[in-house]
Amino acid sequence: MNDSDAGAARSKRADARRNERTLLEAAAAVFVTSGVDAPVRDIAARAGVGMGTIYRHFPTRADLIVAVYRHQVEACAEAGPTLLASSATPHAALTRWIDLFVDFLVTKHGLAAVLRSDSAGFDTLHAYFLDRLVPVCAQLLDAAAAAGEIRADVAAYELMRGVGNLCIGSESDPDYDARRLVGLLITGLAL
Amino acid sequence: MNDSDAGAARSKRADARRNERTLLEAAAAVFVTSGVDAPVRDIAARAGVGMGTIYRHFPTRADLIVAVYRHQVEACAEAGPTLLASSATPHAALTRWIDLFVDFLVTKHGLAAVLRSDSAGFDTLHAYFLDRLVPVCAQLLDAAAAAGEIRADVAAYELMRGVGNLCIGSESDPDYDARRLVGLLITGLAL
DNA sequence: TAACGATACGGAGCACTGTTCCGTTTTGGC
DNA sequence: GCCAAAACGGAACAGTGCTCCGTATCGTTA
Repeated sequence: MNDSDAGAARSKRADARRNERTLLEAAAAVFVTSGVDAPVRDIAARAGVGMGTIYRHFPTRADLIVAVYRHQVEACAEAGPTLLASSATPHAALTRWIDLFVDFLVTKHGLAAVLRSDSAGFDTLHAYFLDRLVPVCAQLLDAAAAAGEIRADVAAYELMRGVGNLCIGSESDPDYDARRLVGLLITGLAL
Repeated sequence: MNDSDAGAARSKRADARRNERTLLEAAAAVFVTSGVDAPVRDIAARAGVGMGTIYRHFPTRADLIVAVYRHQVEACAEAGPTLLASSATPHAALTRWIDLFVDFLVTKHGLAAVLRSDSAGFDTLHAYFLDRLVPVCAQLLDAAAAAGEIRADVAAYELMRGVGNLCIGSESDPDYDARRLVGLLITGLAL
């Protein structure tokens, strides 16, 4: 789908493929220590490449973030149907799935903060996360609504945005527990 | 409390007082059109003053934001006890007060986004809003808890942060309604 | 294997923003 | 009117995103 996808790059030159891997690893490392807002120069330096190279492979920061976390987002998306099948009730599945999502967000320094749609230049990130996860969330939501466990008037998109927003800053403030508030939100969903 | 408080400036020179007023008005105008993240230069230009002047009066952007919105924050804080006295139940008062707070946030382009504690340099803003509003929220929360209407294990600070976070980006996305989600959160608070 | 076009690289440089610093101007008391 | 203190203005510096183009590398073809 995106030519920065490392796997599909048979047509690229060997050095290009190598650099892409290096860049991905460097970015992942820098994101852990400095958050996803780390200066592009830092990532380039860590990978031992120039500025041009990083921008050629990942035109926007969002592309880089997407590439780094793609695996985890996929795993989260795939967990949806699995949970639905293995949980006692759709509501339980929804709760667990949201937990998964929240865990993912709060362990990625600053990631939740760039998920919001308004921050300029992050359309790609917003689009990818939401395109991938909203349908999964909708499936869980529909199942729970069909089972009469929750109200049916909240859209998956809105819920995901809300959960994402609640996760902002929760990694840097010991007095703010995003998990608890998200739990409250889900409780509020119940009929 | 803060020497950038326009009212208390009998000791300042006349031009300084005049510039402070001008700056406040310019900032308020620019905040409306460009949000609270507007370039400092824009505000200075709008006010017809130099960069030095704006920084002398308001050492950080947070000081300026606080000064601009102080009146509204005070009004919101004072509405707490009033609502508690005039509402049928503490829970109703809490709901209405939160509505007030949400209205305030979503109509100020980008304000909610800088309320989070992590964004560097906004400690003053974070501190002011929270110092002023958390006690009010706590009073409402305590009253509702004492009346047995809500659970008692959620701190006012946490709730305010959560509500603030939920308001992020709601002014720029027609598919995201912060009010509805905040409503859900408050619903989740009920026993 | 040598040459050559396509591909990719590196990093200087530009644009934009926050912030500081200091020479100049204005103010207000004498 | 004079002068010291107060305040002003904006140039200059620093950090960051992003572009551009001369150079280096790759891989294919003869």
